[in-house]
Amino acid sequence: MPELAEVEFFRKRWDHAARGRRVTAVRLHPHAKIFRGTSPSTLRHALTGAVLESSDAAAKQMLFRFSDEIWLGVHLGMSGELRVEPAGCPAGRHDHLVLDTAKHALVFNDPRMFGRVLLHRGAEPPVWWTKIAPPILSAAFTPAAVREFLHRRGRAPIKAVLLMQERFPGIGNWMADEILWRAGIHPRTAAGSLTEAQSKTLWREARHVCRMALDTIAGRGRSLPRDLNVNIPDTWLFHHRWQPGGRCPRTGVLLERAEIGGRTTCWSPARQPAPPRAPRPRPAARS
DNA sequence: GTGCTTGTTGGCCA
DNA sequence: GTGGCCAACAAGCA
Repeated sequence: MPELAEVEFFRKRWDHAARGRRVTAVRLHPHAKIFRGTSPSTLRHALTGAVLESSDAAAKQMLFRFSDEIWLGVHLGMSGELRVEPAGCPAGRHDHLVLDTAKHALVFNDPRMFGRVLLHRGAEPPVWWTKIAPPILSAAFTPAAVREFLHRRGRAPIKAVLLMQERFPGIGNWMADEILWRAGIHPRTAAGSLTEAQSKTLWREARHVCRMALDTIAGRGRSLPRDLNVNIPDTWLFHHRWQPGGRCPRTGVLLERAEIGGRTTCWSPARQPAPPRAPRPRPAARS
């Protein structure tokens, strides 16, 4: 589930509950694979007694900064989520990491275990964090940068290109479909075949969807919606894309679905005309 | 039982 | 070396 805005939502959840508070105990699932390279004992030793000082989200990653130059990176993978429970709440089956504070338990839950937790020590944030591409809502995300990237990834379907984190950090499957739907671009269109105007539209809609999603899903400023997706309007593709028989909220036309770029993709044929078929390769000239 | 799933990575091939 | 595609990772749900 977690894309840009959901990640920010989860970050705020932990941050609001525990910023300035000390971790009194660390509970780890004995068989969790989300810790990857970090040994559970190292994690427990580092975090016990540490105070959460600040946190940040970028793309689909989160970084929680603790006292004593300890950093906890979190990626939620496909099915991860962060919860806040009352202190001492027993861990559930897929609760892989629980950080107890005096008031709350911060829980990392992930049934499919594609998520990961990374520990870092140092005065500076880890390299993997600083290497994340500049945010889509930053000044560095320019129409020219998008244009250049589409050209470089010219033969790939635009849907697959939007999922590439090196240029579109934080965009996942539903946001990519939402952007293309708003831009009126068919997801199978070869990235390199987009016109200058389409490329500019894509840039604009990518920023628009990011801003809208962040405001709606994660809340503005310090505010935090009571749950994910409760505020998403019915006018977005989001609510219609998964149902068989779902209809385009703008045209009422039946939505189509297919696997494009290896992912289930939904589009509105009325708004997103299919690209012309690629020309057949010419037969070799006879000698 | 089958067929799906909102992410990432590494290997293979052109 | 670069780019594109695909399987694998794992568990739950319909």
